[in-house]
Amino acid sequence: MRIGQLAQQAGVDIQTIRFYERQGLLPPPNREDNGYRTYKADHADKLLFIRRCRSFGMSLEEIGVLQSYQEQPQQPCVAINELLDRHIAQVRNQIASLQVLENQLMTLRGCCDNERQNLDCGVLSGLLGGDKPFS
Amino acid sequence: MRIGQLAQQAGVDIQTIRFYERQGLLPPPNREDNGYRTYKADHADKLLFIRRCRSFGMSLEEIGVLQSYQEQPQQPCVAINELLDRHIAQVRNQIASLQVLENQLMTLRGCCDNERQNLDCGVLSGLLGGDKPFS
DNA sequence: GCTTGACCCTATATATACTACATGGTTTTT
DNA sequence: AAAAACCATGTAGTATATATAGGGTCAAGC
Repeated sequence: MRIGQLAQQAGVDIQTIRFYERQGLLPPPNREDNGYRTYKADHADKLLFIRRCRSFGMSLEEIGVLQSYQEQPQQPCVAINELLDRHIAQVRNQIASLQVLENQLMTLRGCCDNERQNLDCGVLSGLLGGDKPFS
Repeated sequence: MRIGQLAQQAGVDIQTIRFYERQGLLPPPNREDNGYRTYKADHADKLLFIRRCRSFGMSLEEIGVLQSYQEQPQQPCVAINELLDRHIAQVRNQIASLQVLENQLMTLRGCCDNERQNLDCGVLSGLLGGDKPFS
């Protein structure tokens, strides 16, 4: 399988595959005489693993760590679960921060009725910080 | 006021101030004979405006747009409010995406009891995609 | 007068996860 | 044989800073 076929199969850009190879997440494939990369099913599996982890919001670094766990089948899987727990905690922190932010933005939004000049806009005043609507 | 003083006053890194200047968000200040930047209160105000917008999660590009509105005091402020509304919508989308992600991660987390070898880890299996726990 | 330390300058590299482009070689199709 | 499609490398761009290298300036103390 050449790179274009692998890319299409996995729904990934060709550049992305080469990028993962440079990052050490995909092992360097064999090359044809002309220098073209040739992939086997194993590469496709690894690529799908990466994409699946990415769809869960994991960083490439975290994915690399997971790969190293995969290569140690006998080790206890506590480390994997801890990695996932940390990731979940991180996602929850992000959500919480964004919810705080949303509230602040709503308060700010409530400072203007949309019918003024920029000079008197409550939103702009709020951003300028003269009269702070936030505690 | 020199750059270090401004930085301390605003709680910002010196590099960040120079960065904002390069990005066109802070006007180039006057220079002393030795080339040192000298700032006035106006610059401090503009810097605080930027930081306040940043704390609301706005991009530097959005901040630049807001600055241009500021310079047109007579214009109706609808545009400002629309910018804010778009930003709020974006934040809400982010929250929604992250909540979906959190649920998926929790489901994945439920696939393992933490007491196995990596080989049999339910989380790792889930990530490998053999048996899909997600609809 | 000279050193030390604090401050300032520019330019470049780093981080993330890709994407896009320039330039050129190879294969496949028409 | 020519054209389209594919592949290769290397570089640069995205966003928002932070960090580092290598150097100039200035005030105080010895």
